[in-house]
Amino acid sequence: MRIGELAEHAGVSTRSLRYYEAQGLLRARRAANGYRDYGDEDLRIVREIRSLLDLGFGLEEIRPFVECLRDGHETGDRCADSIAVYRHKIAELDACIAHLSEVRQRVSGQLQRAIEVRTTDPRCEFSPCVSE
Amino acid sequence: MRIGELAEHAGVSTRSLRYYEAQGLLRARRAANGYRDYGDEDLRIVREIRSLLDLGFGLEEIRPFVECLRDGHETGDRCADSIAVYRHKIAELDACIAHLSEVRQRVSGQLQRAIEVRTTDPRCEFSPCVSE
DNA sequence: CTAGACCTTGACACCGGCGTCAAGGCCAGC
DNA sequence: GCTGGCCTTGACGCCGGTGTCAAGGTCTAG
Repeated sequence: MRIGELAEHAGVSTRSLRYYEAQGLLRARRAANGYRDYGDEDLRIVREIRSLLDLGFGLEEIRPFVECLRDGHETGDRCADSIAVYRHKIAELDACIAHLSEVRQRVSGQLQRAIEVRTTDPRCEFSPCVSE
Repeated sequence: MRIGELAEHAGVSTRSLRYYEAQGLLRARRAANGYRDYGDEDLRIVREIRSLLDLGFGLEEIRPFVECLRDGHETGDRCADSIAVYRHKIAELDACIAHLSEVRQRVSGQLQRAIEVRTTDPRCEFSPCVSE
C-alpha cells in the first residue's frame, strides 16, 4: 500500500502520515523506487492515532498506544502505559473542566454586576441599556 | 511614567506592554528623547488587560473593554460591546466545558473497558494486571 | 569621561499538527 | 517520447502571547 492509498483508507492527508513518521509513530518499508510501502497493521495504527487525536490526545501521549499495537496486542490500550495515559488524561480533563467552570462563574458574575450597574447608571436613562 | 515603571506597577513585562501597543490596545505619548510616556489611565488599562487575559480572553476580545475605559467609563465592562463579549465568552465556555465533559466520558469508558479486558486476558495470568 | 541602568526598534524562538508550495524522481498509458 | 498522476525531501506559515538577544541611543552619578 502506498502513502496515497493509506491516506485515503484512513481519511487523513499524506502530509499527516509523513508527520507521524517523522515523530516516530509510523514506520514504513521502502519499495525499490523509494516509495513508502505500508501494510494492514499500519492502517490500524493510523486509525488508532486518529481516534486518539480526535479525543484531544497529543502525539506524545499516543505513542504508548502505537507501541502497544505494534507489540501485537489487539487494541492499543491493552498495555499498562496506555492505561496510565488514560488516567493521566482524565485527571487533566477534570482539572481543565474545573478551571473553566470557575472562570465561567467569574465571568458570569462580572456580567451580572456590569448589567446591574448599567441599569442604574444615570447616563443610561435615555438610552437602551439592557435589551441588547 | 516610563515603560519600566508602568511594567512594574502593573506586574507585566515591558515586552508585553510594547506588544499591547503594537496590537493597538495601548497608546503612549513620547517624551522628547523618544521614550514612551504613560499616565495613570494607562495603568488602569493595563490592569484591565491583564485581568481579562488571566480569565482567558484574547487581546481581540479585550479591545472593547479598553475602548470603553478610554471613553471615560469607570470600568471596562460598562459598554454594550464589552457585555456582548462577556456573553459570547460564557457561551464559548459552556460549549468547551460540554465538549470536555463528553470527551471525559468517552475516555473514562475506554479506560473501564481496557481494564476489564486486561483482567480477563489469559496472557495476564502470571503478571500483575490491575494494580498499577 | 565613563560605567551602567534605562530606553529604542527589529527579529527569531516557542508550541503542535498540519497546509501548502517548490523542485525533482518514477511510472503507466497513449 | 510525452503527459499527468503519483511519489520524494525540504522548508515556510499559522496562531498568540511572550522570552530573549542584538545593536544602538539617552541620561545620571561618580
